[in-house]
Amino acid sequence: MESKAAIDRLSALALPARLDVFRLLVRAGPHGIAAGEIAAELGQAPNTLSAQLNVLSAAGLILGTRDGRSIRYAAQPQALSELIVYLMEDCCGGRPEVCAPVQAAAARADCCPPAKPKARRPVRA
Amino acid sequence: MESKAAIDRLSALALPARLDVFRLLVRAGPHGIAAGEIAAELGQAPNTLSAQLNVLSAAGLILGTRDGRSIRYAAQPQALSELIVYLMEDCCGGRPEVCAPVQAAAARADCCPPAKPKARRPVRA
DNA sequence: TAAATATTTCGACATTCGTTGAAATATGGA
DNA sequence: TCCATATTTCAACGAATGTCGAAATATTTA
Repeated sequence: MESKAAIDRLSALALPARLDVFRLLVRAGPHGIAAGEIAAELGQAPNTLSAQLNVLSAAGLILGTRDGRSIRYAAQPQALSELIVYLMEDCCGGRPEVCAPVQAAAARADCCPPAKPKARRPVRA
Repeated sequence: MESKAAIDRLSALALPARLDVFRLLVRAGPHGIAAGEIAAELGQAPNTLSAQLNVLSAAGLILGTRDGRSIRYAAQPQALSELIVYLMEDCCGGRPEVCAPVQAAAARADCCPPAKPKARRPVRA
């Protein structure tokens, strides 16, 4: 991913109110939540929330689609994983301190259990 | 990790000049780089760079130690991995879209090859 | 001690950012 | 069409942020 996009996503998530919105939407799943419900859930004014949604949308982290008179916003999980992968690449070049704990976390059974363990290429031949 | 610390790290990295500094330091390894060399390398004014270093330090992403008349700054890779793990936990609860690509990236041989593959707990018993 | 090098701190400035109230737009139902 | 609901847009304001020049601090060397 491009550096600019990474910066956009980092700063989009770097405000508590927006991080709250994003986390709520990730947990809500692909169906998303209507803007009004998000505002009610998080206790934000509708117009303030709209500004946050704009920032998150522009960063590609969420996507809004109209549903009747509401607009449902859904997280774009791959946008976060792209960002994470981008950050992880900083540690490449034989420096595993960053990736190792991430790998461990990703491998933990309580976080994202891989439904279908693909054929795993052996680590060192 | 705490939400406030995560926000601090996100916003510390959300400025191109600072992300450049951090990436440079991660690649430089534990020995770190003197502030002046960083400034020269990235073409930043010394006092401006000092402000960036302060922000990154306050966020726990880098650590400066005096070495003669220079101060060497070294990345704290675990600070980044803590942040990444924090972000990844958003996807927990049976929603693997975020973690799966991260897991794949972490497992790629060209990024952080696990030197000693630990005993791997089977994925599903 | 004095001078040179390395880095930080301070004060000021312009810019950006987040929030708010009011008005505007869009949709669905009577 | 008219009204109610849902959300966004606009303009303005205050707060926070990044950058700059100048001065201050810390360290080494002569």
